[in-house]
Order: sequence, then C-alpha cells, then structure tokens
Amino acid sequence: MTQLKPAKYTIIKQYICEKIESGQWLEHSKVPSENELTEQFSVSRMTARRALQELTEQGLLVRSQGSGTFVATFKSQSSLLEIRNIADEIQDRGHQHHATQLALQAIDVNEEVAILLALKAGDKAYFSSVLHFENDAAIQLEQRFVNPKLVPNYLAQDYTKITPHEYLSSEAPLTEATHEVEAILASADICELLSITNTTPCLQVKRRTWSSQGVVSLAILTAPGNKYRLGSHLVF
Amino acid sequence: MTQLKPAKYTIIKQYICEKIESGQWLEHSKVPSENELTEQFSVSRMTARRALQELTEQGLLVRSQGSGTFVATFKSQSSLLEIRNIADEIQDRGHQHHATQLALQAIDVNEEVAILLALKAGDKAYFSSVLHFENDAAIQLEQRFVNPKLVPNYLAQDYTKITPHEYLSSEAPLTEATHEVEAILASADICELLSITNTTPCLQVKRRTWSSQGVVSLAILTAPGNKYRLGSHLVF
DNA sequence: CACTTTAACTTGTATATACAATCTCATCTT
DNA sequence: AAGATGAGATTGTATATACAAGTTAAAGTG
Repeated sequence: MTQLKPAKYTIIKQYICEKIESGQWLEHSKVPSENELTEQFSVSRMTARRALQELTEQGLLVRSQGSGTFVATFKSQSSLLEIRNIADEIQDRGHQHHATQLALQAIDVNEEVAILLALKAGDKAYFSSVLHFENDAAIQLEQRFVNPKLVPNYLAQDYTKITPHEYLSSEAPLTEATHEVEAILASADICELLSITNTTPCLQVKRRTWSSQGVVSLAILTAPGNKYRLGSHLVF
Repeated sequence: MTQLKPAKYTIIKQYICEKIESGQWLEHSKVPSENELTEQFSVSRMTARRALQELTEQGLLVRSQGSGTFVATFKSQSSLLEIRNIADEIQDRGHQHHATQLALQAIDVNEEVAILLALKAGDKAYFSSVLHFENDAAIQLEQRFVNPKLVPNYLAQDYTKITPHEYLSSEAPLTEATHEVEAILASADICELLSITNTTPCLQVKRRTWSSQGVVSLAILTAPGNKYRLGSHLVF
C-alpha cells in the first residue's frame, strides 16, 4: 500500500495542475488566493499556501506579494535548463532572423523516429521542416516530428513565426525534455540547404518533449558552427 | 535599501551553508534537528524547518523521516542536469575504460582561458590533460584549467582515477556550472591523439564550474562521435 | 542469546493566529 | 485633471501547538 490518504496540500496541487493542463486557467491568469483556497478546500491558510508555494518552485505559478498568484508563462519555467531560442540568439547578436517552412505534412515514420516518438513503425506522424536564416545565410535546419494524437491541430500553423514551446505548450503542457547532442557531418541535401560542404562539422541536437500524456515531439536541429549554451544550478 | 532585517530562516540557512562550505560538516554527516535549531536560534520549529526544507530543495541536504537531516553527497545534487561521466557511459555499453594523464602542471594562461577562468592574462593556472580510452581506442580528450587560488592542492592527484566532481567538490563545493557545446574540427595534435583525420567532426564541450568563491575550473572536452545526453525537467 | 516491545527522537502534515510588506484601486484633496 | 491618501486584498514571515509516521536504540521477555 502506497498512500491510504493523500495529503491535503497534494490534493490542492493536483486541482490546480489539472486546471492549468486542461487549459481552463491560461497563462498570466490569476489563480485563487490563499484565502480563497482556504475556504474552498476547508483547510488552513498554511496548507493552501504550501500548495501554491510548491507549484511556484516547480515553475507552474509565479507569485507577487500584494497582487496575487498567476499561471506562469512557459518561458518562466525554463530556468533549469535553457537552450536559447535561435531567433533570440540571432537578434542578440544584432543580426536579422527569418525562417522558411520547407515542409508541413503527415508522414509515415521510419524506425528510428518511431522509437524516439514511442510510436509503431508505419504509424503516421506530423512532420515539419523549417530553415532558419541569419542575415540571409542559412544557419540551422529544424526538423520536427510531432505525435498526432497529442497535437491534432499541428498542421494548421505557420511554424516560421511560432517557436516550439509556443505551439507545444498550448496543446499539451510539457513536463519534461531531453536533449541529445552530437557532432556530425550532414547529409548531402542538408549540406545544400545550409550552403556548406560535406566536411563542415555540424552540431545535431535531438530534443524530445513529454507531456503527462506521453511523448509529444522529436525535434532534430542541425547547425554548423553554432554554440549552445546550457546553464544549470548543478553539474556532471 | 534592500534588506533592513534579514528573515530568520535565511540566517539559519546561511549558518548551515557556511558549515558545509567550510568543510566543518562533511558529506553524510548529520546536521542539527529541527528541535536543536529551534533552541539554538530561539525560533519556532516551523522557522527552523523552513531553513532545512529550502536547503533540501536546493540539494545541499537530504532528509529522512524518523532518522534526521544529513549533508547531501555531491551526486545527489546533480538531478537537475546530468552530463554523464564518460567512464560510467562506457561501462554501461559493456566496454572497458581507462585513461592516461598526458600533462599535470602549472602554466601561464592564454587570453581566452584567462577570461573564462576570471583570471588576468599571464596568471598561473593548473592544467591537466587526460585522454580517455574505450576498449583501447582513444575517444575523448579532457583538458582542465583550474584556479590555483581555489584548488591549491590540484597538482597532487591522479586525475585518471578521480572524476571532476570528486576533486572539485572536495576542495570547494560547487554551486553552479555552465556548458557550451560546439561542433568543431580538432587541431592536428588532438587529431593525432584521438587517431582521427582532420575532417572528423568533434563535439567540444566547455564546462565552467563555480563555487561561492568564484570560478573554479574550465574543462574542455573534445570527442568525435560521442553523444551527450541532457535531461531536465523543462525545456528550451 | 534472540526476539519483541516500548520509549524517545525525528521528520511530515495540519491548524489557528498575528503582524509585516507590498500592490491595487477607489476616494479625497488640491 | 492630477496627485495624494487610505482602505482592502494578497503574499511574506513568524509563532505555538497538535498529532501522525518513520527510525533507532534501549529495555524487557521468552
């Protein structure tokens, strides 16, 4: 037996999580105050407070003395590990960024992608391919494979203007991500897109994202010369 | 004015941090219980508890109902971001690992290293170079530059058998680290060490570590073909 | 001696209360 | 109309208390 009786503060946490995950409480919207939760759940203020506090530490909420508690934007959750958005990175260097969408369609996944997306070989997945430019020079190819069960409306968007965390978090709040980084030589067609020779070392980042429902997406970034900065509280 | 009166729980937190950082309280050793801190600082149990709680969330302490609160091992702090130890990685693949120390000396730092280590150009730094093998094939070169002010005993160790977090955390508990990842072609001498051609793409990871005293070390890992896995709670 | 029980200690959860600090907004004043 | 004031709401800090639950070690029992 694991838990005969869940703690009261966990019940409140769960309640708030569900409201946010289901989309009933949107980003920036105000969540009930400590006193309101106190009444609603018939608990003491310190118990209600603990629920809000822990969700704030998890990054789901932000609190502000005097004004209230609010649903965090996805961005404010990302303090743990931040791989910077390519557009922001380029603009910080004082350069121009634009992107071109090369593909947006449903495809049959190959074996490797099927495994990484937790699908069966031959299953359908949504696929998009976006090429990013810095001052009109192609610098990064972004290929995304998206689980159609979890993001059914994926094919309706323009992903040159929407960053991954925007489209993903609006459909299913992401709970986890892993990144796998490798140095590779790109295939001939990708070299052509990026205007590089087949001897140019490229950084390849495979990023997988999860929601509570399962694997949401696999993104493969291929970029010559780029630096990725990772910050964290801890090491190794 | 920032803080006229620091909160009591922060005073207790600071007290505990200092004990740990100064080495008076070693890994696994028991820290005062909530009741002891209550007496010692003349606060309520909930205030003492808050200090212990927050340090636990930061990863400095671990708590166990019934038995007490203890100083965490460095490893148990590393849940946020984990770049796996190369030796563990290799052994998990079922292969053999060994390492050779190519250099261990004090050097004058060049400009780039000086900046990254927060030293002045021409300052002395400790330098070590370790080559890692998988089944007798060289697969990773690890070059470390260490701040001699913060790790004065660095030149006394054998770093083929000691992992970075072991030697660093024993001297000065690390509080933060950043990783910068890039795809490069290695220099001629490194290519020779790794038995690769000068067209082989290599992953280069620059890892900087901090303690409360300042920048502790800069490690440059150069590895062809290797994959680095990064796990985190959050994304982008 | 081996096993069980008990007592003491420690952390976990929960409540009730008080006051401080900050923010918002309606009201008052000039 | 513009600025100052103040009331109310909200989070932050702190205390005192109570009981639950897990651990440890001493005391008791066979």
